[in-house]
Amino acid sequence: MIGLNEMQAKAASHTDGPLLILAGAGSGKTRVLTHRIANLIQNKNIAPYSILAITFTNKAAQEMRERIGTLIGESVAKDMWISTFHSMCVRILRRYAQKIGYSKSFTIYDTQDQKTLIKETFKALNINDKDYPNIMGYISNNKNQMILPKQALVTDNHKEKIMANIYDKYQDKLYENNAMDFDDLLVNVCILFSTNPDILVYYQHKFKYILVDEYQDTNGVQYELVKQLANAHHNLCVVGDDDQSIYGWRGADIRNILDFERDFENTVVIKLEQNYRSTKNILTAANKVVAHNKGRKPKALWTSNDIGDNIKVMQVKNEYRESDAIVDIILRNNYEYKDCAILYRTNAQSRVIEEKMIHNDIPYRLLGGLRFYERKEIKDLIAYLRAISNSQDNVAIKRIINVPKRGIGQATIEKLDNYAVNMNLFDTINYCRQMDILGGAISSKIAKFLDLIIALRDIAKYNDVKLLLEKVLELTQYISYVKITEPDDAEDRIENIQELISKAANYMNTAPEPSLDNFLEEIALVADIDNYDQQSNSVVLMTLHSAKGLEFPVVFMPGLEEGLFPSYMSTVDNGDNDKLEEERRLAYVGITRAREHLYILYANERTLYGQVRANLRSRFLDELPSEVIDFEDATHSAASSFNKKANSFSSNSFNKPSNSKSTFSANSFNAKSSSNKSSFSATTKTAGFSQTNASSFSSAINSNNKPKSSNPPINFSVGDTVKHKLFGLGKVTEVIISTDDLLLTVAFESGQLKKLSTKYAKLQKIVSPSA
DNA sequence: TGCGGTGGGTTTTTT
DNA sequence: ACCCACCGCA
Repeated sequence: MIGLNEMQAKAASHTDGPLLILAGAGSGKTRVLTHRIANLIQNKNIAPYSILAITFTNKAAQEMRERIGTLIGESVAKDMWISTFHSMCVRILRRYAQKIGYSKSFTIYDTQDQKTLIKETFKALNINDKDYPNIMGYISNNKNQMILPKQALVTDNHKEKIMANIYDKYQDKLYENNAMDFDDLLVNVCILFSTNPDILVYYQHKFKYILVDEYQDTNGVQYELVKQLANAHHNLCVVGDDDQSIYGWRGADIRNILDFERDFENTVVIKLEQNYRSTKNILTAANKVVAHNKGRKPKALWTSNDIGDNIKVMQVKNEYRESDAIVDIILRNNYEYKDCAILYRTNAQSRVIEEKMIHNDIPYRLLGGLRFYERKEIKDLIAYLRAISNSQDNVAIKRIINVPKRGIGQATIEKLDNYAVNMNLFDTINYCRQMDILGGAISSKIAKFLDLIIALRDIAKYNDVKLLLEKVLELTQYISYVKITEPDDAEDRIENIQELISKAANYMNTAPEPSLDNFLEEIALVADIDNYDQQSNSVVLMTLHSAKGLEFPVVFMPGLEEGLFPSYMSTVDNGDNDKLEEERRLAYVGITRAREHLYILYANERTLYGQVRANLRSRFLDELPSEVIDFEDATHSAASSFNKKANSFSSNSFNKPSNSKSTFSANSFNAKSSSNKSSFSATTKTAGFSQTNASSFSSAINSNNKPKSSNPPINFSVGDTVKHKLFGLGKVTEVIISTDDLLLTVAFESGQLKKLSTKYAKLQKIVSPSA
């Protein structure tokens, strides 16, 4: 096969029987998978609809479909099932939900909804929730291992028995609400298959060839599903890398890949060990680190790429200097923003980095943290849609029954709840109104709410999702509610609402069969990473977990400190080293994301959980081979001065850091975009101002690197017309000269007034009045 | 019912 | 340091 190496070609041309592809990082597995599918369709005459490919994210699914599309034609590729486990299960369940007692408009509950429902469960059982802090994990673990409530109840352990009771009751409540949590989607398909063997047989015969990507991250239910589906044809191809198994905490079972050969007879094993991604130095470092793990299949990843630069390890004073250093490196080396990724262990680390990005006018995108669909205003509106779509969704109804305020308080809701023994809340409300059970005043308020929902349901019958949303806003006066209750955040929240509407519009234009249920489903199953647009020219910030499957020319890994990375959680229990080894794999994943340049940083002290702590450097650093490392002690570099100055601009309404309490506007994700084409992709944000003191430039580093090309000194004067690639055209209204920089105030045509440093902001002079 | 203040608990990763 | 639940008051 063209463009494939021997092993890749072997894997791609394999057809029948179980196949295990052990694909090292950057070994071109997606290429292999796509070629394999193309081969099945073109040369083996396999119908596209009999192929099932399971990926880890929707984004990966989409990409695979596109790549296969370019190989064999889009119209052919579209008939294949390429999706995540969760999407696949929803697709099956929408068709057969009735068989397991659900209606096909069932709702998918996210983590927040789960929490709400579990809280209710505690209340119903009269148990103090504080005594069972880890109940969510308990329930999820059970589901991941296919342990149903009735089975969990069989235990002598008192505490476990109570937890099983909560699990049981919680499950009942989900059922009453016609709702499923994430794990249920998988479990319920298993239940469907075991109670309806004919349906299983149907899918077994439908899917003649099954492929599973990222197999090392599958959990017990997923294993079970795959095994059952593949049981008729045994044409199961799994791809994975035990060294990249990083979801053990979520129930992923590394044994699934380690024991594959044992579980599936006559397995052919193919190893892809040539890395096409990284330089020799980067690969050497990655190999050395992961070699410290005991529980792994031996392998030797190699590359014929150049040796490349050494890996730079930098010691800095604290997290602020760390961010300075990153910014400095990006600017000095003139790296393209889109080539750079900053990968960290915890989301909390993003904030300081974001601040520096903003201060230095570097466009960035942030993945993770508070997701778009988890924001209050978005959840509220979605709750309306859910209440319209699924009348049994009590969690949704309770969320909005008094939002905006309708004078229906906690007391009333409890009263209703008490009536609702065998009835859902909606029917109870209806009943109470008819029977005039509640007091007159309350009764009329409840009646109004009921009429609202009924009216909206009627609208939903004849209109699309976008219009429905607009009607919800109109009839609830939600916008003015936001303005009144949260004047400070109203602007951001309204922007988010508009974004939601444009997403709905986009959905209506692109979905093959648009419907309210389907829209809600898409919303429930999107991950941040799914919206990550690699084309936009901005630095990307994300966790190491989110970075799985991606690659970047330049990678920064800040926070390589004991307690942070590896997380202290992984070092506490000494029973086994499983958790620590998973952290090490995470380090391996991080290192292998880099193509050409890798920068690893650690700070002497860092504010963590509210306290300044001095952490030791991460043990993983000591596992790096010294011959490929350039170490730099930047501990004593001068503090930069722009922190304080920058703060004086912080009332600027544009771009506050994401974790700030007052706003989420800079949680760069989706907040600003409103065009329908790009509305499903992340939005680039830039800073509202730049640093005011150029001397901070060299603050964090005593680097030997000379900037490849610094911006040529252009003279700007008041009255000049300038162009900025993000803000557009503007007029210079003020010029401040510092030692080696010009600081301009520019009034842009968009109305924005910005302070920009000519050194960093790429400003183009268009017209000079004196010329 | 709605508010503001306080005190206690939590702080890894996410489909 | 931040979040959230709870309490007391208007």
